[in-house]
Amino acid sequence: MALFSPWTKSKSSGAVLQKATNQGTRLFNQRLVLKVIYDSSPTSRADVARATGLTRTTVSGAVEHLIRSGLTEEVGTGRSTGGKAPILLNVPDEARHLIGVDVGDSRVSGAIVDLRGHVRHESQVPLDGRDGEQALSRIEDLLDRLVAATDKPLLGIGLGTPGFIDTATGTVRWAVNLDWHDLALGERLQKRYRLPVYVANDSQAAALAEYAFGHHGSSNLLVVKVGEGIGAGLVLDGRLFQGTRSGAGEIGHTAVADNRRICRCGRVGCLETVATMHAVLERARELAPDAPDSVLHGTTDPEDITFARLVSAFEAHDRLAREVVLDSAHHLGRTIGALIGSLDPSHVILVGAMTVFGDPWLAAIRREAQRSALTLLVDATRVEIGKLTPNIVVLGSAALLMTRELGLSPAA
Amino acid sequence: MALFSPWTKSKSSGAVLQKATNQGTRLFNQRLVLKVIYDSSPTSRADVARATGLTRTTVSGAVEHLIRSGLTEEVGTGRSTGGKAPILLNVPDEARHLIGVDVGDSRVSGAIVDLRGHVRHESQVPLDGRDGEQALSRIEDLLDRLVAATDKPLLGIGLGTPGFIDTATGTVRWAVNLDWHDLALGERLQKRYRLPVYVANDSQAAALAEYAFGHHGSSNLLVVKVGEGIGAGLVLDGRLFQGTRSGAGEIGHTAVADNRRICRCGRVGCLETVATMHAVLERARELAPDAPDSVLHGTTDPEDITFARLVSAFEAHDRLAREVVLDSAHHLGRTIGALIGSLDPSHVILVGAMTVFGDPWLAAIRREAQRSALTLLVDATRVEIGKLTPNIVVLGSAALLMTRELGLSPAA
DNA sequence: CCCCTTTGTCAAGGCTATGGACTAAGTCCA
DNA sequence: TGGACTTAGTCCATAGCCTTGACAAAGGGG
Repeated sequence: MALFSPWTKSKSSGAVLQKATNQGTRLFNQRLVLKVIYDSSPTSRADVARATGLTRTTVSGAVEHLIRSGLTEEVGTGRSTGGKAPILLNVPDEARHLIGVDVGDSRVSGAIVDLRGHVRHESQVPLDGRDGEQALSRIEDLLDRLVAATDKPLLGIGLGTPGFIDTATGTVRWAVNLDWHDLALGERLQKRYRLPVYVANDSQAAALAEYAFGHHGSSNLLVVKVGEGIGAGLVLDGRLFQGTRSGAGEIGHTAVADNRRICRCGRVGCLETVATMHAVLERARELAPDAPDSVLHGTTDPEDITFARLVSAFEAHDRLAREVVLDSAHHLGRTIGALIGSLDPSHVILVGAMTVFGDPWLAAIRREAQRSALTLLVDATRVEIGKLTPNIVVLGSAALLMTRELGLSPAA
Repeated sequence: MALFSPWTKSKSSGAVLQKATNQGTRLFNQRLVLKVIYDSSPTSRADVARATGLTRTTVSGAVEHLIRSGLTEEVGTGRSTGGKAPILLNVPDEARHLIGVDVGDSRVSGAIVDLRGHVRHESQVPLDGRDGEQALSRIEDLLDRLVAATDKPLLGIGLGTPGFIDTATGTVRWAVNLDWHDLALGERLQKRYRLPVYVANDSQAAALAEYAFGHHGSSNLLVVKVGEGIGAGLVLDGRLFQGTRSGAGEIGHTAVADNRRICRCGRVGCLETVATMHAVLERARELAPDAPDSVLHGTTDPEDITFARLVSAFEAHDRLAREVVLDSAHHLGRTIGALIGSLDPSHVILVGAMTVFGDPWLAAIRREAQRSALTLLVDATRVEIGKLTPNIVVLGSAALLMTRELGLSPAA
């Protein structure tokens, strides 16, 4: 009894191109009315009519349908401005439940989320290094639990996973860590749960989360996820951009450094060889023996220098830790500067584990970005650390689902 | 008697959001039918119905309207496949005339173009270093001549000009060379000629030209214009992307080099300091005195080394010329690699004066791009020199007009 | 020559938005 | 307190668009 159709239905029509119909008009206006109510609730039918240009009659019809489907409710009356007091309308937070899933490196996190991005229920399952069919099976276990834990109408499922993902077809083209190739993940889960399913790259999901729930008021933003790897999600003109082969935002392997480090992609000089958690840790381990003034100095086994220790040292203003981390930020800043010059976004949001290095790290990124692109553009672009952690991918997957299924993009 | 509305009309409605109406449905389907006929002409009403999913009845209605407006004509009958022979339909090349204008550094070029991108009439006017109101006046002179030279229904005017251009409002935000700031160029010309007017950045116009007339069969392509300056135009998912402040594609000022050259933007190390015509020429002049084996050696006045001489030397395999040009290509290749990694386009098309250096230059760009981003992506991306020169900006401006006004994007 | 297929048109019907009239329910002012 | 006025929401007739099914036109094939 979904209000709007998932991507599979579009295949049923033999025609390649999309035509317009009267029903399409109705659907469009219904989504429009829902969006206006959602964005400016509480509001009245008359206000919605003014905002959309539709007649009060048409709005009333759409609202009637929305109320029947539970997506809208009447919540008392508002103040009169000289005439009959308006009946206020609202989209109940829990009119639908959304399931969002974050397929991470070591575990799968999932949550039940409401239409405003509030997490209602959380659950996780470790991956224990499993991949292929076994990893998929664990994801299904998690989904089973989440579906069972829902007590509201379920809108569908959204997943964020590393790799090259074709969101239009729900296909995982290539996910190294999970050993998935051309896996029709969306179709498979849709058949199992009989719900709309959307799949996106994890960085892209993060971008959608910031777009939907970050309250940036922008329709052009880049989210750069820096942790074990580096990837970006691009929301351009209010739409997720994935590129021709789902590879948009794969900035981790941009050549930036003149070092000779071999990247997991097989080439040298990649951004990932200098700016990931692993990279800074390696660098610290390399330099520690020659840095007697550092708290990281004097360990016999390099493995003793953990990421947590590096963070502590950094926060204690340890010279070596600062140097290593800020040098990585330098390279990241140059790449981000190039991105700003190419795409002129209004926001660049940094997320991922490396954001623990906080303001000094951010400042170094900003400084170098400033040196790397037109001042006019860089100065006008807000480079910030995201505030949605650690659920950002879960929220983004849910946002993808909500946007595609209901046409809602909360903070656009 | 335009079939579809230009951007100004959208202001007349008080509502902010766009509603759907029955008339909107009709308009949409009419554009759809026109597009199908345009793309696969000659074709029949029945074929259009099959391609769109509309009924034959609806298609007939739309075609009737299109024939009345001259945008479609019946051109005989096709072969029967066992029943009545279909009446073939076509969009006449000259159903409308388009005016495209390229506001260059030293002159303004304009042309009358038909719906297939054939240039029917050309005209130019020198700028003689004029800017501001005087430059605008020259453009109007050119337009007056072009409008007078048209003998077919005129669809409108498209302009490509350097600078930051907001195409949505037809405003020139900032054009250094012409000394234009926040100039409502579109509005002004629209009032003067009472025709739809669209304005875009020149690199963006070039991108639209390649998209529309380049027959690449792609909806994600980047056009990089390398001449006096360096700029890119981005067509992403079939739409021109301009960024938040119309600054998307301003890659000329990406930091790439460790040199100390001061760029016109005030910073150092910009791509434009190493890869433009001016930059390679300067570099050749610098190195010539120390290169006795070069044909460029031994000139007393550096000014004697012209761009034309550099090109000759390059083509004659002069070592110095090769080194200078291919070194510039190296930096360009790295930037293009980064773009490919960020945006995963299917094509990167190089245009502008620097393309005279041809295949060796292109090969150097490709080689470095390959080293600068994921092999998977770079190998799948076609990096080529455009074939639409020298009219590419004129054609792109016309393509912008045609796309926005008729919904046609010829080679999508 | 007859049957079948395909094309294009026609008329009836269904769906959606619109516009004016109408009711309900407030404010404002005398 | 009451009447004029304003605003919200609904009702109903109408217009516009697409669809459905029927039908004529026109061609192929045995």
